[in-house]
Amino acid sequence: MSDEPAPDIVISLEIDDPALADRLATLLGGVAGLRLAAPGEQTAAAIVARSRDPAGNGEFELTPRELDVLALLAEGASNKMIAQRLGISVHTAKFHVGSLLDKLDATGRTDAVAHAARRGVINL
Amino acid sequence: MSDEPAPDIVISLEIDDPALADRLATLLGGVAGLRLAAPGEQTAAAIVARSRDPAGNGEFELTPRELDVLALLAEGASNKMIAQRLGISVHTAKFHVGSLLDKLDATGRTDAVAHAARRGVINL
DNA sequence: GGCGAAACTGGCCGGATGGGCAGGGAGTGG
DNA sequence: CCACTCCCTGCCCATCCGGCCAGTTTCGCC
Repeated sequence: MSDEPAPDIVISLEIDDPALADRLATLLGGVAGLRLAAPGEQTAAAIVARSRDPAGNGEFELTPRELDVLALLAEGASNKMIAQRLGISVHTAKFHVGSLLDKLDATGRTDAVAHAARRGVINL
Repeated sequence: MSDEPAPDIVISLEIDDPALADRLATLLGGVAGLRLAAPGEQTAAAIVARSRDPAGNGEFELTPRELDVLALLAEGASNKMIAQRLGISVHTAKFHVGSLLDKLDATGRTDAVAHAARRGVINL
């Protein structure tokens, strides 16, 4: 591994918002092992805007707690794990999961994370 | 506003290639003013793969039948539904699901679809 | 022909899941 | 004060899930 040339990872910045793009360019410019791409250059990855669409997920009206549970659900956590991570009882975890299934119109926890991911409520 | 604490820019890492994702996570983890997103967290931007390796998902070597099961899994189908849709017995459906959990290194069906989606094996 | 991989089927069992019922406490706003 | 929502907890129960054991057939490859 010592012979690893460790070439810089080339990343292109594809952000519309000038302010955000500028901040990111400044931050990433000082990172060793990383380099911003010249125009037209082949890149390994790109940074794209993940702007919150105002009408995107606002319609779901998930409660803060439900968002917590949903995030853990997306990690494959069981009700028991959710309860431990959130410091609540398994009963309450099941309660929130049930509400999630209802609001997301899902048939099960797997369907719930699929729906949520599809609609951008969570990022896998 | 001048006393703005300059909140960290939250970025989600959405890279299929585990090696590249790991390198980026390491590099970006040490950048002040920047923070990688927790699962499900709202993010300002995302880092996505640019030039995808054509053999990107070839490493998983899922059998054709397993891909069938995986697709149904992503739709929240139960073992019984999978069996009906594929014209096989519930036992066989469970058999394929078990193989999927093993190959995808998942703890459950929900985790399996999350992993598969993250790595681009399936599109939600 | 032998051999491995893939696909398929069966039974069994502990634990997880989902849905139903009931309630209480905290906070907000009329 | 009362109504409302959110969050939390308890119990019961039918079903589902995941993992274990066992077996079969078909196919391609050496």
